[in-house]
Amino acid sequence: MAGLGRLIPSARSLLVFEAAARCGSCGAAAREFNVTQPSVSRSIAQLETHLGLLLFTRSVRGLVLTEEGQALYRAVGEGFERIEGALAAIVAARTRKEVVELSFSTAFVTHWFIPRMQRFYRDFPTVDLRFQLISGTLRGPFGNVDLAMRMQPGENTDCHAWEFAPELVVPVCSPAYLRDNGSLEEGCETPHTLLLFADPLQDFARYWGPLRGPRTPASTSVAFSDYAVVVQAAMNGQGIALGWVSAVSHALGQGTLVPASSRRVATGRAYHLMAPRTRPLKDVTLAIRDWLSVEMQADIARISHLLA
Amino acid sequence: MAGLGRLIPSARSLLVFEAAARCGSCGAAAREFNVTQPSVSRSIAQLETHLGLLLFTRSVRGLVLTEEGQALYRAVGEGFERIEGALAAIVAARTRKEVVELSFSTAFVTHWFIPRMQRFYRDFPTVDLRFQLISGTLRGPFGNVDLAMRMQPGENTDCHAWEFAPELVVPVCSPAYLRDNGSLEEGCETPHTLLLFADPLQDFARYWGPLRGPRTPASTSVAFSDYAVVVQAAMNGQGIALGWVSAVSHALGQGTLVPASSRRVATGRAYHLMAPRTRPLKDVTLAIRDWLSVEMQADIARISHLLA
DNA sequence: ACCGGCCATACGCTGAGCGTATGGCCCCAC
DNA sequence: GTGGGGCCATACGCTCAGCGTATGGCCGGT
Repeated sequence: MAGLGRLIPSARSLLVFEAAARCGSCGAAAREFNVTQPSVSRSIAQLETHLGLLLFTRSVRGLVLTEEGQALYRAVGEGFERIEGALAAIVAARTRKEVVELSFSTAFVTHWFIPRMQRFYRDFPTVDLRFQLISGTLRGPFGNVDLAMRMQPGENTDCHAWEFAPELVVPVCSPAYLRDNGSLEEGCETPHTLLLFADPLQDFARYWGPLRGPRTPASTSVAFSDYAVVVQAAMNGQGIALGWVSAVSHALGQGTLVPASSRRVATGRAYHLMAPRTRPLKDVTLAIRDWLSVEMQADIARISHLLA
Repeated sequence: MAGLGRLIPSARSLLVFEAAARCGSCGAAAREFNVTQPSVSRSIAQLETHLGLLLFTRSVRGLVLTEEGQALYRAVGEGFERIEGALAAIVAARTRKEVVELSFSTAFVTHWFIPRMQRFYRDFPTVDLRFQLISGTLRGPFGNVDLAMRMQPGENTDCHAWEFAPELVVPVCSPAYLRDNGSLEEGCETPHTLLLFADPLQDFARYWGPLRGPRTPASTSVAFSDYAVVVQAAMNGQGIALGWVSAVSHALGQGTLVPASSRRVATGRAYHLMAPRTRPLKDVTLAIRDWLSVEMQADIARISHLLA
C-alpha cells in the first residue's frame, strides 16, 4: 500500500493511536511504549493535525474516541490484528527452534567452551546448542549451522565473518612435565615426547620448525587422531604438544598447561566466527558471537604475559 | 494490539518491508519513500535480524520473498489495505469539505480582509471561506467555526488562542477632512463631526476621553449601527472615527485614512485568533492563522511611523 | 480549599535514521 | 574476455524527529 505512508505523519503514529484508543488515556499508552505522557499527547495531536480531524475528545478522565476515531480504531485494530497474527506465528516458529547450531573443533569445545558452558547457559537460558564437531584442523563447509569457527581466508565464501582470535601457536606441556624434563629448547637427559595430531593434510613442520632450537635434542613422538586428545595428553604430562592459543587459552590461564618453550609461531592469520548467508542471521546468533569474543579476549588478556 | 509494537524493531519497518516486497527491490522502495537505497537495505536487514529469519533472498535482480516473507507480506498487505481504506475515507471526507468558517467583524472583513482576498485565494486555492460577521465589537460565542477573532481574556474558553494584534485605537479621518478641518485637538471654526458606532454595551468614553485634548472643541456626532459603515464614512470625509488598528491598518497603509490626532489609546489587551477545541484543528486552519498573522504584522510595520 | 490525575505545550537534548562513499557481485552487450 | 550497468551491503559521519523535563491548566473527589 504505497499510499499508507503518505496518509499518516509517521509510521509510529498509528501504533500510538491504537494504544491510546485501547487504553483510554495518554498516560496508560505512554507506559505501554515506555515513553512519557507528553510524547503520546504530541503524537496523537500530530496525527489529528495531519488528518484534519479530531480522533479523541479530551476530558479529565482521559481520551474518548470521536466517531471518526472509532472508525479508524476499528480499521487499525483489525489491520494490526492481521499483521500481529502473522508475526506471532513467525516468532513462535523461531522461538520453538531456539536451537543454535555451532561448528567448532573438538579441542575448542572440550578445552575452551565446556569449562564455561555453565556460564554460557546462565547467560543464554533459552538457547539449545548443537555442535558440529571438527576433529582437528578447522576446515570444511559448515552449511547448515548458525555460527562456525574457521580460518580466513578459506573455502567458505557466502557468509558473514567476524575476527575471533589470532592463529598463535605455543608448545605446551603440564607443569610437572616442564619441571621434570625442561623446556623444548633446553637439553634434557631423555628426549622429549612430542604429542602430534595425525592430519595428513596439515603440514605441522611449519609449526614445529620455528619452535625447535639449535640444541633441541632428538625426540620421540606419539600421534593421536583427535587434537582434543592431544591437548588432554599434554595436560596429563605425557609430552609436549603444539598449543593453538584459541583452543588452549583457558588451560593456560588455569595453569593446567604451561608454555614448553619461549618461542611462538604467529602465522598472521586469524580464526573467524562465521555465519552462512543462507541462514537467517538471528539476534541470538549475534549475541552468542559477541559472548564468545568477549570471553576469548578476556582469556588472551589473562595469559598475555605467557605469550609475550 | 499491544504486542505489535514489540514484535517489530520500528514502526516504519513494516511499511518499508511492504514497499520492498511490492516493488521487488531496495532501490524502487527507496524511491517511493524518498530515501536512498542503503536506507531501505538497512531497514529490511534490521527487521530480519529482529525477527530472526530471512524475509527476502537477494540477487542481482533484486529481492525475492522467502516463504515466511510471503506469509508476512500477505498479512501486512491485507492489514495495511484495511487501514488505508479507513484513512482514505476520512481524508476524502475532509477534502470535500475544505470549507473554513471564520468569525470576524464586518469592519475587519470589509476594510482589512477583502482588499487582500485575491492574494488569499491565490495562496489557498482549495479553501472556501465562510464568514460569521460581527457588526461591531467582537464578542459572543463562535462555536462552530474554525477560526475566530476575539479579545482575550473573554467568554470563550474551550479553545486554542493565538495573539494576533494589540488593541490600539487612533482617531482617523480622510486626508481631505484633516486638511479642511484640522486635527482633533486643534481648534477649528466649526465643531468636528464624530462618527460613532451605536453599541449600548460598549463604553466608548474610555476611548474618546483620553483622545480629547484640553482645547478640543465641542463636536457633533453621527451614530451608525455597523462599525464597517463608521470606517467607510470616515473614508468618505464625513468626520472622525475611532480607528481600531486591527481593522484600519490597511486603510492607514494605503493613505485612505490618516490619523486625526497625535494621541493613541493602547489598552494593553490584544485580539486573538481562536479555534474551538470542539472542532478539529486542521493544518489548513493553522496555515490561515499564520497567513493572517504575517499580513497583520506587515501592515503594522508599514504604519508604525503613524502610530509612534 | 486542596490534592491527585488528566492533557497540552515550551525548551533543550540526543541517538535513530539518514546520505555519501565505497565495495562486492552478477548479468549483459560489445 | 572485458567493461559497464545495476543490484545489495556496510562503514562513517551528520542532523533533526522524537524524546524527557518542567510547567501550566482543568476537573473531580475528599
